[in-house]
Amino acid sequence: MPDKANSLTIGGLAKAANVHIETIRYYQRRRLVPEPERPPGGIRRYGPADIERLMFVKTAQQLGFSLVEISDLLQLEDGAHCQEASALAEHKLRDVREKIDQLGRIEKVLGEMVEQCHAHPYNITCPLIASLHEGGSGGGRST
Amino acid sequence: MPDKANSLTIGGLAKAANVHIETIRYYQRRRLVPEPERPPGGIRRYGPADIERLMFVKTAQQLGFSLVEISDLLQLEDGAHCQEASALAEHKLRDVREKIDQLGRIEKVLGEMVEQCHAHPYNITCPLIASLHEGGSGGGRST
DNA sequence: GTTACTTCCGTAGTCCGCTACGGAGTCAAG
DNA sequence: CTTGACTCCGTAGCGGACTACGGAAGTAAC
Ligand SMILES: [Zn+2]
Ligand SMILES: [Zn+2]
Ligand SMILES: [Zn+2]
Ligand SMILES: [Zn+2]
Repeated sequence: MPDKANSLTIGGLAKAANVHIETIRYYQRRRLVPEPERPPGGIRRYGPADIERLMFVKTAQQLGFSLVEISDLLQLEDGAHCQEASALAEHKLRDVREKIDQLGRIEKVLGEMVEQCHAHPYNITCPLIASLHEGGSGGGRST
Repeated sequence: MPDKANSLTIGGLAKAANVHIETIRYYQRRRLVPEPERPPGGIRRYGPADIERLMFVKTAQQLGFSLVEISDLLQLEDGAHCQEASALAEHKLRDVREKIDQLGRIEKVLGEMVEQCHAHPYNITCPLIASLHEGGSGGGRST
């Protein structure tokens, strides 16, 4: 137990893990990271394990996990709950793929609209606005 | 002026445009849709133009525009402000493409993690959890 | 020992797009 | 005329992830 290594104040921890102090407190309140004992009338100290934990949270977050899902993941932290962890990750993977599909469709429509707008002759009504009026998320009127 | 065509109550409008009544009121408050005069001590009536306007909002929203951006678009509604409209749409297109890229990276990492998890032998620590601890959004430990 | 920075702690506010609630007024059918 | 559905209006809440504020107490540097 490297206890003497726990030398960081919350400010130092924040810098080390590259998060705001308030974010750490917020995570503590949500029990995503542990809140160390406070020596009577003193201040809390943090160490490498705390940095690592914060980075775990941040990494998972960048992968699209919500804080609730991350606290689920943290329950499985011992590495023994392979099934549950991979189920979570696979579910997330499906979600991400769905989002990509949806955004791809949006990209297509938006791209077509912009293209039409650049192509149309002056003086007539802009087809970009017109497609919005037509609705149905359809930029082109095929079918 | 098809004034007699303005025969819908807000409930009818909601059904016709497939939105909730409260959503219409919310849009009225935000000035995204007009709020017709109320005959003294009576009820407001709506017509086709109102349906169309609501659908404009919904279509734009499906394309990823925020309500603020939509009210910008509505300022340009006459179709004469082609430049501004296409600038908005192009900006949105860039945003969408960025999101797609980001999600693509996430998909890759998440996919690798799941794959490793399925491949690892029993009894050892799950590499999925391990990669989260490593951070850096890197699933594989190539360098 | 004085000064200035931090920490601690709770509460409250932010943004976004609704959604819910409650009470009074209005309208249409029977 | 009564009944029941609908409208009007304001205000408040939600969910998610913070961010801000403010005052007291602790701590480090000089
Ligand atoms: Zn899901
Ligand atoms: Zn145009
Ligand atoms: Zn942007
Ligand atoms: Zn595993």
